[in-house]
Amino acid sequence: MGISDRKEREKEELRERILSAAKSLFLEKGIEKTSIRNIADQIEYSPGIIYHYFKDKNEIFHALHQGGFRQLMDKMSVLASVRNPLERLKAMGSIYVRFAMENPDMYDLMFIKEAPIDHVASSEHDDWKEGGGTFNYLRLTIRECIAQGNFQGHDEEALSYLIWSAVHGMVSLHIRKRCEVICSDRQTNIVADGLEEFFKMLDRL
Amino acid sequence: MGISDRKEREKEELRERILSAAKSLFLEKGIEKTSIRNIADQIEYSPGIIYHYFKDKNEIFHALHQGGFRQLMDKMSVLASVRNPLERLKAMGSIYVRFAMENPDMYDLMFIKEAPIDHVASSEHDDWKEGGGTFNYLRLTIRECIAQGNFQGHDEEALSYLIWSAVHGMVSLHIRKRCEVICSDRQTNIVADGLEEFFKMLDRL
DNA sequence: TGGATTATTAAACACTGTTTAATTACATTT
DNA sequence: AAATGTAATTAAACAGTGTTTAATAATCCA
Repeated sequence: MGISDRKEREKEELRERILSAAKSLFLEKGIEKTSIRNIADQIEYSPGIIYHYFKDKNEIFHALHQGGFRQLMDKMSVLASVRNPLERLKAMGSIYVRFAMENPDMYDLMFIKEAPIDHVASSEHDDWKEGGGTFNYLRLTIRECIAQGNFQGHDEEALSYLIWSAVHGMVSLHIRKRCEVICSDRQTNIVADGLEEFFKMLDRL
Repeated sequence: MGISDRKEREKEELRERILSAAKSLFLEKGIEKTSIRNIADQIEYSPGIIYHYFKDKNEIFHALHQGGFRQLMDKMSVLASVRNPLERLKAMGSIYVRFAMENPDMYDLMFIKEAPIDHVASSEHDDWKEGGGTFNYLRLTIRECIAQGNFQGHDEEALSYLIWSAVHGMVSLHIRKRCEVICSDRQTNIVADGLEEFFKMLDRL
């Protein structure tokens, strides 16, 4: 049936249009100030239509947040060329931080906001598989480091979490504007400086 | 004038009643789901009255968030008895993490949410002095550690930020439910385990 | 062309933060 | 004790929100 195929395509197309309208509005105004009516205006449909494509507002932002993980995973792909696991681990940190600084709103959505994760919790698949992929890559890299003799006496799982937490902490304090306590002439570069400091720590471990 | 004194007291009392109603509602329902009308209902006044005591909703939650910093600062006071700066630094981390785990909503308000900090930005005093006090204490402790020979080759300001970030990262990933990527049998204790791992790192630095 | 199905909308519901003008309460002065 | 002025308090409105419902428009199939 070619006709139902076309219908399927058209349906998918509108879904995509909703998503891209939501994304552009979200990036310029934030999640809270992007309303269903805003999105409907942008795509020139009535607000009600959106509920035929998404269960609720959270589901829209959960879909965007999935796209963010694809984006991040993509940036991580260059790491395959880095042989030394410790070097790869540091490169991973740099990529992670750069992604967060260049896409602060997307990072916020992926790792800070409660909205998309609430949707995960209330849906059938209770595992947060989007984040799981990148974390697993981190864990494997750290495993290689340990196998190579680094991080002696450390626990793989807890160390992975700690390392993730350190970079997440730095970028999230910055994104959520808690860095004003830092010495004013250091503020502009504090995230990069903090990361450097972290690399020094990892080297001496 | 005893009468205007009493009026002053009554005004202050109502302000306090608004604040405590806001706090209890906030702690059980979260900031977004606590409405001005909810607060007004609780204190048995009309919604409009609240605007004679607070400029807007953000100002209410900024006041609560200030209370949180007093609470945290208070818990930190036991640190005065710890002589060794490295031990004091670690004890500080423990207190910080415990505070966050025991008062997750208050921690969220203080270090994660954008609402109260938006109020700071839009008010006359653009410095975030509530957070500044505790951070300064961290900085001084680290300065002592460096003076004692610890953390050689590290920069005081950047290291302070990194250490804060590490603990903030761990608790905020937990509070915002991003820990589901962690091996399921490790999840319940992951924050404590991560902190232990961090202490090991600091010891070997 | 008629009937069934689907897509789309308008309208309503129950909320939200905030502002306005009107009202009540009360201390002070006549 | 009555009138006045001031401060506290409220009711009502405004413009917005997410979401659901029933009605309408468009489309496909027999």
